[in-house]
Amino acid sequence: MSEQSATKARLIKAAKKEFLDKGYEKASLRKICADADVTTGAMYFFFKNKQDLFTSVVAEKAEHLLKLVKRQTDSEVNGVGNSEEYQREMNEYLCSNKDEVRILLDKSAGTEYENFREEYGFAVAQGFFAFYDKFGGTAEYRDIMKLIVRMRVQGYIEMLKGDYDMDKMMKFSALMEAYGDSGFAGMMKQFKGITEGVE
Amino acid sequence: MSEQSATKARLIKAAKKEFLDKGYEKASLRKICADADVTTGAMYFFFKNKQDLFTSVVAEKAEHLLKLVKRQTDSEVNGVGNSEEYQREMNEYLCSNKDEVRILLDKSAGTEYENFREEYGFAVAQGFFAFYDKFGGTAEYRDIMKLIVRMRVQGYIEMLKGDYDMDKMMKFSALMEAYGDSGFAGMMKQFKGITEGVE
Amino acid sequence: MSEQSATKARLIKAAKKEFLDKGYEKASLRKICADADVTTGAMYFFFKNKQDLFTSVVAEKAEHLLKLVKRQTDSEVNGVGNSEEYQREMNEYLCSNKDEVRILLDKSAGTEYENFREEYGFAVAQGFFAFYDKFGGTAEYRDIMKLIVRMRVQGYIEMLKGDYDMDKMMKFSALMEAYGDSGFAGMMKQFKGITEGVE
Amino acid sequence: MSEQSATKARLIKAAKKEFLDKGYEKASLRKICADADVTTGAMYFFFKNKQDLFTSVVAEKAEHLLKLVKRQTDSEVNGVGNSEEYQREMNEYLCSNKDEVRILLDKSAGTEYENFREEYGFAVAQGFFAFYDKFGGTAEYRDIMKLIVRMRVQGYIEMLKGDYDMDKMMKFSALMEAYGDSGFAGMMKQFKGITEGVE
DNA sequence: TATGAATGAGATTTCATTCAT
DNA sequence: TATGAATGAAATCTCATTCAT
Repeated sequence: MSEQSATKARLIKAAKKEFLDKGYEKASLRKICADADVTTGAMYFFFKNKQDLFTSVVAEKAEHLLKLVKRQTDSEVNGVGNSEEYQREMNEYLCSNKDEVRILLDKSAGTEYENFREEYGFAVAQGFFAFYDKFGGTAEYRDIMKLIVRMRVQGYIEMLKGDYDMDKMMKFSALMEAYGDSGFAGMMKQFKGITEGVE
Repeated sequence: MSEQSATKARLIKAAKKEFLDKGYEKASLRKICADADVTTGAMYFFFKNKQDLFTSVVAEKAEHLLKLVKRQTDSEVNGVGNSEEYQREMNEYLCSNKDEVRILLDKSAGTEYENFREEYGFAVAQGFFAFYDKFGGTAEYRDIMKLIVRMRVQGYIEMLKGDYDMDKMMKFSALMEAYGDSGFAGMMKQFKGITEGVE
Repeated sequence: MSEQSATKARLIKAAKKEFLDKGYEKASLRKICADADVTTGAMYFFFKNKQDLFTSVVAEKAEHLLKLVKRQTDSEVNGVGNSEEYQREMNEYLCSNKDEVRILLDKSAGTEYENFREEYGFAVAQGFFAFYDKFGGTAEYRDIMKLIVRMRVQGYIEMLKGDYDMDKMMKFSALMEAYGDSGFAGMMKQFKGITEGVE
Repeated sequence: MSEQSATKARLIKAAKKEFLDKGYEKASLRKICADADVTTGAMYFFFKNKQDLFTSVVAEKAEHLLKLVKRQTDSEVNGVGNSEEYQREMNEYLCSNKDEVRILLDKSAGTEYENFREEYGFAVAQGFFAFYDKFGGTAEYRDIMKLIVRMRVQGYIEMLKGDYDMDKMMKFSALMEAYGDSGFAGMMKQFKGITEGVE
């Protein structure tokens, strides 16, 4: 989006690959620079340090992604806009930015984004929760919710790892939604049973 | 179980902590030795190398865990033994060996156990699959299955991260089972719809 | 020959000394760096690793040396060019590159040049063999030939160790040639006696 | 010869192999102990240190070898005893103690025996020199003598490396003697020419 | 903008040797 | 005699970062 020198672009491209391969902490700046055919000195002109380079790779996508999630959540909760259309847009975005999203969700340990996964999961879960917060009071409920949400985020990650095309991703995310919805319903039945002593 | 010198025990304890904190690759032998108050030379008396130390931390648990999973799977598939009792034993084992299991499932990249997660997931999925392999032929089915299984393994990991007591874990694993079963059923309904063009 | 930074030159000089003193495997990079007044980190800026440093010390000389030997051999075998002049040039080269040649012939165990001694000996022996291959068929002959050639290479090494000037080296190599030629002739007489049962 | 515990014998055997493989300096006491199935502590009961272990491997043979050489030299110089018979005995000894002799001549750098090669060469050369010391006064002569002697020692080393049987060794040493004698004579002719300005 | 050079700490691993028991 | 444990220094190599030009 922002104008970049060719050098900077090459660095970001090489960094993306390296972060995806090894994760932030194991990634080697040397290798990134070598791959980008740029001296380390030059790299430090464009980026303050390793963290800054990482941020440059993912920042825009992170922001945009959260925006999309929130819009969709809003839509589900308040019935504003076309929820299905939003889901499609989200999938499109995931699909065209697989690498960055995978980095954010699975390769960001040690960075300022290491909680992105949690944040994203929380946002995704909002719509979800809206219907069930009658149980929300108990700590137990919150714990099991976290668990479920994290599983679902893992589902997204696995989907991205799969490197599927748009069609497959739409299909899979629909299946995952079905899985999540039915699963949640089934679980809640049992949860009520457990917590209320009712069958 | 096996008798150990105090030093070796201290090393294993420190290693467990460090591997859990940073993962195998980022873990520092220096730090482990310092924490255990042992010189690096002494460490190399007890362990052949970093990998060997890692193995010493997790090997027994890994073996035992796979045995438990397989027994349970067998029980579910062939109706041998008391499946619920087995689940309880498994949970007990997970509960008393949280650290090692989390290391195995989430911190073993770069070691000979880096595929443990997959292996474990596969074993867990066996019982599961038994009922549904009529769809097994399509690549799509296999892909979505992998996805689901990995989500479930992530569920276990999250449960272990939670540091819950035995009671909670029993409750949560029951809920997760309910979630998984209902979810799977719901998803399959849609899957048939998608793949067979039937509603 | 190629332009080098002062640091790199200092490293190569220190390395040459250390390799000559201790041989490749026992040579200490620490000591080389200390002698060159360079941090190990800096050393790794210029050289990929210990082997690369070694190669940088000897590569050019190794290549040139083999070229000279082959030219001389050709000259002896095919009568092309002035063989004596070639010998003089060879000696001159040996004389001005004593250290590197000694390293190549006697201190390169563990490196990619560890067979240089054999290769060099083989090349030297070519001219030699041309006249005597009528005996070449027997395994015994080949064994004794190897032995003789290795002795001669050792002669070169000892000459280099002696740190003689050009004049001495020319004289010595002439003497060694006389020694080798007469010796070989004398030996062959006996060899025929032994192998053919003739006196 | 001296009585040894089985342990000590095992250590010496393992040490011999390791020294032969890697040379004194690169040899690993750990490996020797492991191969001998002996703890390092036990090893240090039998041997003061690495050097002492080395000495225990080679001392007797070194002494005996020098004795044999000196006897032979005496015989050649003073005509005492049967020189040929002595040569045979020497070869027999070399043949039955190949490993130790090779260690002494080629793998002893860094030990108290590192000059054995020189010493041995000098002893071998004595008989040799007796006939030619009319030239002995010049430094040049001494230098070329050293060179020749070292070549011959190298010849022995190569013969030992060859792992030949007694028969072959007798044959080869006879050939080497013929080579040396004829070679020396031929060289001396030229040497006189060079040094006396006579043709 | 960019280079090339350098730093210094840290990584894992191996070593000969010592020592209490 | 022998063991098991421990030491501490040294080995090669990698790292993110800095800086003068």
